[in-house]
Parts: sequence; C-alpha cells; structure tokens
Amino acid sequence: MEFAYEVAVDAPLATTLTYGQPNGRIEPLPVGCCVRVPLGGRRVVGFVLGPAESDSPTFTVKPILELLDDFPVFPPELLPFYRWVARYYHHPLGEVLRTALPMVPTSRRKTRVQAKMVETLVPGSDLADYLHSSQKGDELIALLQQERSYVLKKAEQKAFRLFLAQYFSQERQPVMRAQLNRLYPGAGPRLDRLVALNILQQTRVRVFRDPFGDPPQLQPKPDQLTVEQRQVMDSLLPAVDSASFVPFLLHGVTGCGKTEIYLRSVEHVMHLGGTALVLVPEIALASQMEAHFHSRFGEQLAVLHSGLSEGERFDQWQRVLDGSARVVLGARSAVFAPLLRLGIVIVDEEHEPAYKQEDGLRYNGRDLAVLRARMAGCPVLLGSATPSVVSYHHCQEKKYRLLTMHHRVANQPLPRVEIVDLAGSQRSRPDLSFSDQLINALADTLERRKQSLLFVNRRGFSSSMLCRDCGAIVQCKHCQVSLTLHRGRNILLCHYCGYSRHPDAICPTCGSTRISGVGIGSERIEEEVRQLFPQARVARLDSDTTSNRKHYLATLKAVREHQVDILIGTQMIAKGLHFPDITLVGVVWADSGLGMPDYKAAERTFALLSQVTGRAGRGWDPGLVIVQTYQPHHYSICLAQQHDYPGFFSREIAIRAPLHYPPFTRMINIRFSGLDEDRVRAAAVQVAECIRHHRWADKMELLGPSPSPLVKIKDKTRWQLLLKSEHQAVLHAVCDEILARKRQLCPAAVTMGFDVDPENMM
DNA sequence: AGCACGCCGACT
DNA sequence: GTCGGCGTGCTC
Repeated sequence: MEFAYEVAVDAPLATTLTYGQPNGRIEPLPVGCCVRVPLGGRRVVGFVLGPAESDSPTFTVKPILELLDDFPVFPPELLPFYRWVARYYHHPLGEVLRTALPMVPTSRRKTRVQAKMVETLVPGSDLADYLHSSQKGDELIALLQQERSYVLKKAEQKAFRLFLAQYFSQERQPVMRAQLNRLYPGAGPRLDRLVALNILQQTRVRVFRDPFGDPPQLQPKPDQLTVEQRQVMDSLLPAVDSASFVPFLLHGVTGCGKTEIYLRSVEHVMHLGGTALVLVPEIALASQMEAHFHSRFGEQLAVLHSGLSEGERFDQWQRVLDGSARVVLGARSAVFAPLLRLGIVIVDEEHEPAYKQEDGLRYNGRDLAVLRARMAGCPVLLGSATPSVVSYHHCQEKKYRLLTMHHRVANQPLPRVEIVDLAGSQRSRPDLSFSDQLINALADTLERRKQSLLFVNRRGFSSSMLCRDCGAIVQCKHCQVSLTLHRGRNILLCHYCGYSRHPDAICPTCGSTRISGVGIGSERIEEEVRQLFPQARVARLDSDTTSNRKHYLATLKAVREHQVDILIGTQMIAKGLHFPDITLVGVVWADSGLGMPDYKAAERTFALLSQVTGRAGRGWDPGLVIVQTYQPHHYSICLAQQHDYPGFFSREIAIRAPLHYPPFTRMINIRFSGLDEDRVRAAAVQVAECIRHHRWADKMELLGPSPSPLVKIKDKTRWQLLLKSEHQAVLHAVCDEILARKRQLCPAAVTMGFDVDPENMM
C-alpha cells in the first residue's frame, strides 16, 4: 500500500488508527479531510490527521472507504491545538474533533449539510456582444430582433427588461431567478426561452445563509474614548503590535464601556491584517454584542452559536475557513473556529459558568481561549465586572496583567443597594414572598411610570411538592430529584430529564391528600405580583416561556417600548439587557445558591448579585436594588452591596487557601455512571483503590468515592471521585494511568469520564 | 459507542 | 440438541 494515514475516528478510542489509501484514488489525501472508514464491522466517520507512523504495523491496515469532502474541514495548523485539548481533558481525539467541528457529518447522523446554491442568470453570449452599444431594454430588444431572426413576445420582453434593471442596479452581479419570479410571477417560462435563445445564461452561485435575521440595529462608533478607555487601549495596543502571548484581565464595572475596548482592539488587529476571536457566554440571547460587531465589521464578521440552523453554521464556518471572515464572534464552541494568523483573543464575562461544557467533552471555552492565544502567539483579553477568583489570582501572581476601569461611561453612579433581612423584618404580607420594602418600592416605581425587574432563581411555580402527613417529596421516577410544579402547563416537571406528569393530589408514599408546594419559582412570583398590583402590566422570561426565540425577542421589545411595568425572570434576565427606564431591581431570594455543597457558591452569588445590580439605573435615574435574603451578613451579599470586588476577592481567597481549593490546587472529578447501582459503586471503589496505591498518592488529596449530589439522573446511578493537587502534572499522570488500566478497573457497563477543572460538582 | 464472540438457561 | 440472553473485549 502506497499511502497510510493516521485517522481519528468518531468512537471513544484512546488512540488514533491507521488506514490505507482509498481504492481507486491516486492523489494523496489532504490533512483535515473527513472520511468514512471501516471499524469493527461498521462504518464510521474519521478525520485524516496526516501520514501514519512508517514502522511496519502488526495489524492489517484497511483502506479508507470514501472521502466525504475533498476540502479539509479544519486547517492543519490547528491540529496541535486539538491534540492538546484531547490530552488535557483525557478525551478521545475523534470526539474532540466531532465537538470542535459541529457541522461535520457524524457516524450517527446521516444527513449532511451542504453549501446552498441558487439559480441565477447572467447575460448570454448573444446579449453580451450588444451591451457595449446600449444598456436600454427597448434598444437592446430592437437590436437583438433585428440581427437575429426571431421575435420576442410581450411577456418575454417584460422579463428581459426586468432582468436588465436588476442586473445593472446590482453592479452586474448574477441575478437570482427567484428574485425575478417575485417581481413578475410568470417570469419562469419566459426566462427559459431567453436562455434557449442564448440571450441569457443560467448559472448557479453559492449563497451564504444569513444568520442576522433582522439586520442588527446599527450601533454608531463613538468619536471619543473616555480617559480610562484610552489608558486601557494604551496598554493593549503595544501588546497586539508585539504579536506575542500577553494575557490581560480587564476588570471593569458594568457600563464602563468594555465593548468599545473590544471593538477597537479588533479594529487594530484588522488593520494589521490579522484575525480575531471573540467569545461571549450565550450569544443566542440577543446580545448587544452581535449588533456592535456587525455594525463595525459587517461582511468580515462570522457568528457561531447554538441559535444558528445547521446550514447557517456550516456557511459561517466555511467563511472562516476560506478567509473571507476574519472576525469570529461566538459562544464557547467558537473557540475551535479555524482562524489563522490570530491577532487577538477576547473573552467577555470570563467568569461565566456558561463557558463550561457540562457533557461529552467537558471543556472550558475561556481556558481554551487562553491556550489558543498562547499557541498562536497573540494577546488574550479576559473581561468581566466580577472576574473569576482564579483569573484575579493570576493577576496577583503576575501571570496576567490587570487592567481596571472604575467609572461608568457617562459617569452614572452605581445604584443604591438595600439589603432586607427576610427573617428579621416585619411583614404585612407574610403569605407572599415580598417584604414591605420591596412592595413599597414596586408601588413607587409603578407610580413614577418607571419599570421594575424581579429576579428569581428558579423557574416553575413551586420547587417541590411536599406531603404534609409523611414528609415525602414527590420525585421524578428516573432521577432522584424533586419534581417542580408548573401551574401554567398544569404539570409536575423534572428539570433534569424533562419527565412530566399530571399533578394528582395523592401522596405516592402514604396516600395522603394533603400535598402542597414548597419553595418559590418564577411562576409563583408572577402570580403574587399580579395579585399585589392588578393594574400593572407584567411579563415573565425564563426557559419555560423562552423555548422560542421569537417570544423572547418580542418580550424584550415590549419592555424596551415600555409596554411592561414589571419584568420577572430567572438567570437569563441578569445578562446584557439594559433599558434606561428600569430603575428598580428586586432580588427575591439572594442566598438561595449559598446552601449548595459547592466551593464556588459564594463566588457565584457575588457575581449574580453584581450582575443583577448592573441592570438598574442605566438611564438618568441612579436606580435602586432591593436584595431580600436570610443571610444579610454573608460576605458575598454585603460586599456585592458595596460594589467591592477586591474586598470580596480577599475574603474568598482567605477561605479557600486553608481548604486547598482552587486557585491553590487543581482538581479533576472522575465520574462514574450506569444503570446497575452496585457495579457503578464497585467501579468507583476500585479506581479509588488504584489511586491510593499510586506512587504519587502523597502528592494529592482524594475525596470519595461518594454518590454524586444528584445520585440518579435518567435512571443512571452516579458516583464521583474528586482529586485535588497542587501539581497539575500529578493529576494528569494519575488519569493517564487509570485510563491505561480501564479494562481491569471499570466494566463496560459503567461509563467513566473525567471532568478536568470542574465547575459544577452536581 | 457498537458489534462480534462466547458461555449458560428454556424452547421445537 | 439449538436459539438467544447479555457479559466481555476490540476496533487499524
């Protein structure tokens, strides 16, 4: 066999495999092309990584079955990056590539995404000869009829004139047939005759499906930067010019104008002829960022996020691959985009947990963005109003350079934050979730014809259903979690697997009928608000009401046009939206996250409160934030009230140091799951035993094995094993060893997976 | 992951 | 006697 290739296949294999040249093909295959290969009696998708190691194989090399596309789906320059990802996350390279290249056909999915072509018309050879003498329809028709021996019918003349008008108005670009048919519904057969007469010529051109449904609102470029913005640019631009890896953390209060910093840095890179990668936590949710970048970079911009259809995503990817788009704006998976000559990498809201993918390849988009910048040799800019504790710590250790912006753009003051102790305060409506302060503030805001925003941590009506006789909580039959009452849809819903059932009023354990809901959800808050203020116009935004993007955008529009007085929502309203008329923000239960068994609980609470706080007072009115909590003295809540990030950071770091939590250690969570409870536990115990006997066991801490906080999800029992160490290399060596001995330690019926740098321990 | 191979219970 | 249960192991 002449050529042999290293191929990563779409299967959970630890190694890459060797395949031979496809039968009947002579030219070698390019690196990065997508192929179909035989694997153990089936046919799977694979990626050509390059020529195979040349030492004589001990196995029979099978030939590649077919080439799926003759162009590469990723540039060879990015292969080292993809390989590093596979090694770092202890994940099969083939699956890394499948995650990274979302439009590629998988072994399971049969349908393939294709380039979209449209039928177009250009002048035919007979017409082209006359276009020099005239461009007027009637004259051309006369000329053509005179010189040739045919007569054009009225309708054909009409179609012809229409074509000419379009052709010249769009600067001699091919004219879409569909466009002519829209203007003149009977055009079809007439155009066919014109094509037959060689007056017109039929062509097909590639079109890029447009992800910007409505062209985003044009955002003007400000003439001037603030003093702080100029100082930040003065630090950033030399780093961009130096074309070397320099990591920056930009800590700037909400409304300080970070977006303009991003835009100008990217503009600078564009002038230097480079490319730029910009990550945002969740672009699907109508972020202003998309509008800004589209206004500034137009055709140069590609967007990559989950809100795109497969076809749109394919087109955007192709535009990046062929170099016609040089700025990529996208959610975490955009970190794999095939950009070459990177000049800058930007991560907005770098602290957001949304950067962490929580299934399959559990990567962190923010961390990989830093890695890409390192490998490409360019600066990386991490921006946040509430930086992650880990990133800020890197600044203190002089690994990152800290840039700080203290002032909001128009020098608006930050809103006043009032904390209300839910346990200690007198309440005139103890039956509701509102303190008197919040009720009064809502009433006052309504009266002043301003808008209020109420933030609730959970969706649904009641978070769980409790039997008042036996104390049992109604649970999902596939997951060991409580079902949430959704009154609007009249169901009990599992937020983990989506199972739903009718909310019948009989306790499944004791048969009692005294069952009632406990815990507050957004649906219930909505009902309470309607009861308190029947005259107010109320809207709710959470993932229940947002299953379609249209409804989400419509609600935002209604809020912007002041057709809503009180907006109620979950996490998703904490980000991005800023409307000048929102002067009151209420947080119904601020400490709900502090009870979680999770070392990041305080960090998340601080970030969430700061973020929600930033929604108030974006107009002239400074705004008021009312935070209801049972823990009014908790440092994450008090320091958020004072807008004191450095204060929060030092308190948090003082707690984490003695407990050996990140940033003082690195962690890897090893997760086990399977249908057979006993075997899942046994596997976890076996692996733990193996780790305890590892030669570097004294250089790490092992917590567990223990059942996961959510023991059972979708009928699968889950156990976990947490590894902590100051030395990252130790953790990786242990994982490699476990993977090598997986056969003996873990039966096939139990799936084992690594969560490197876990964000969420549930 | 998925498919083949292999070793023990109830069927024509 | 065999058909098929799923537990185990491998895939270039």
